[in-house]
Amino acid sequence: MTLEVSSAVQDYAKAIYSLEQRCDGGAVSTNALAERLGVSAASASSMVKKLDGLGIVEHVPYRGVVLTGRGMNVALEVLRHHRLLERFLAEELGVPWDRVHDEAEVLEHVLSEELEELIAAKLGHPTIDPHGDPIPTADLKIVEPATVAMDGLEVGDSGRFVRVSDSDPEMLRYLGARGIAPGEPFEIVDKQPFGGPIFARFGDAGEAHPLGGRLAAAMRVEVGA
Amino acid sequence: MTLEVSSAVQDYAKAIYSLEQRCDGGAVSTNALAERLGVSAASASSMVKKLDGLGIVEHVPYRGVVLTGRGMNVALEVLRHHRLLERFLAEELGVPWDRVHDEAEVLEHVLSEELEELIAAKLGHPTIDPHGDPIPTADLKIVEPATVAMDGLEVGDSGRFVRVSDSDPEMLRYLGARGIAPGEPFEIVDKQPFGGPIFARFGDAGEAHPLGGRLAAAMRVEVGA
DNA sequence: GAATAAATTTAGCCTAGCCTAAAATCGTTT
DNA sequence: AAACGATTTTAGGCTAGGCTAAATTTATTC
Ligand SMILES: [Mn+2]
Ligand SMILES: [Mn+2]
Ligand SMILES: [Mn+2]
Ligand SMILES: [Mn+2]
Repeated sequence: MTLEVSSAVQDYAKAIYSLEQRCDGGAVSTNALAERLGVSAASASSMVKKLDGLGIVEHVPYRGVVLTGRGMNVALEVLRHHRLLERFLAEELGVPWDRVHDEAEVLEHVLSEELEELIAAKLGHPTIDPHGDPIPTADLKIVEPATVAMDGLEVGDSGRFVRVSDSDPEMLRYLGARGIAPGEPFEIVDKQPFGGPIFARFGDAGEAHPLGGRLAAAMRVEVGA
Repeated sequence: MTLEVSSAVQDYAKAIYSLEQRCDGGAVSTNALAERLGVSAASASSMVKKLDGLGIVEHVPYRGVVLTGRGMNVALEVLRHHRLLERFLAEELGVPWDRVHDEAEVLEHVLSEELEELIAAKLGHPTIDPHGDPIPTADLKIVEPATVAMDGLEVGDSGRFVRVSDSDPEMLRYLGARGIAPGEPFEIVDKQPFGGPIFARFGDAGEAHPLGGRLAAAMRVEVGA
């Protein structure tokens, strides 16, 4: 749709997009980018200079980068590939949801526009991936829903579990083994102090599941209702 | 299953395998390899030296290369990926048979063993791809059926059209538009002299199709019956 | 307003694969 | 046997994307 950029550039654009979402407000630091991508800060720095030259980012030396419109399109195109592929692998091929991410991470760079469209059509143009992440539309619009982390909730709060990071397979297996998946309504029934676990009851199931600190922090929810 | 080799090395192994099939008997020349892969002879030459170092080929300078056992495994592994993917794309996603090759050419290098197995299972462990090319088994055995080119046949000969090169989309579209696909029985009803077209009747259809020189040469058939 | 710690950039190096141009080798033909 | 043309290899370079180590800039703290 938009571009002719290498896999590396695509991954940088995607990482910058993701980091811009998190710490909203400002530019993405070279260090954060390097850590995210598992490369040295020096490598990220030199790549950032190239991305600026390509018109993917605006770079202010020592101050970080911001995606340009073009860069945003690159990121959203790859994100669409990634999330459609995750959904396709899970739904059509039965790949477990803790493994779809790594497969999609490489396939995303190699998916033609034609295949993208065929896959989207076959799946009925889905709007979220297996982890609850929104899939950008074919014309690269995306709605990032406002959510809060589950670990901030209190006893009595309820809502819907909508989304969880796709990059920690162990967490996903843990949740999967207990039948907890995005979309489930829940209610907080107990909470231990000092960063202890939070206890949530999902769906109409009887038992409450203890969710430890890191896990509850990774789970994003819609509150209310 | 076998290896950790780059996409480039995989494509070289595949090309050498294919060229060994053709001009049977001996080593594959640097020139043939270069032409096949669309690189300069110098590039092929230096890559050949590296392949020898990797144990993929046996290289006798100025004499050409032969695949080793390891090299054969690399080639067959990639060929299995390629052909399973072509079949998958055609069957599950409806990609037209003249376009599956180019898609598979990149996807083949990025398909995990897990995905390979899931795709094979979903398709019912097929033995041929959409062009009639045999798919190596999971343990990398392949049976290359003995076939002859259709342009060598004479009026009255009959048999089964089994295979056609997947790399010329235009030919494939031509055949596809006429409903001619591998598997069809046929009979030769006419043949023009001096490299002129050969006329074949396929299936139970009434009309005979004229098949020009290059096309008839690309179509491989089993004769008899 | 320095001194120091942290973040960032620069400098210099490496590997994979490609390229062109020049040299070397091979096979054939006189 | 020598010469010629074709094939193959070598020499030297280039780009992408990494790396480490050293400089530089920014932020913080006395
Ligand atoms: Mn990726
Ligand atoms: Mn996901
Ligand atoms: Mn390939
Ligand atoms: Mn094929």
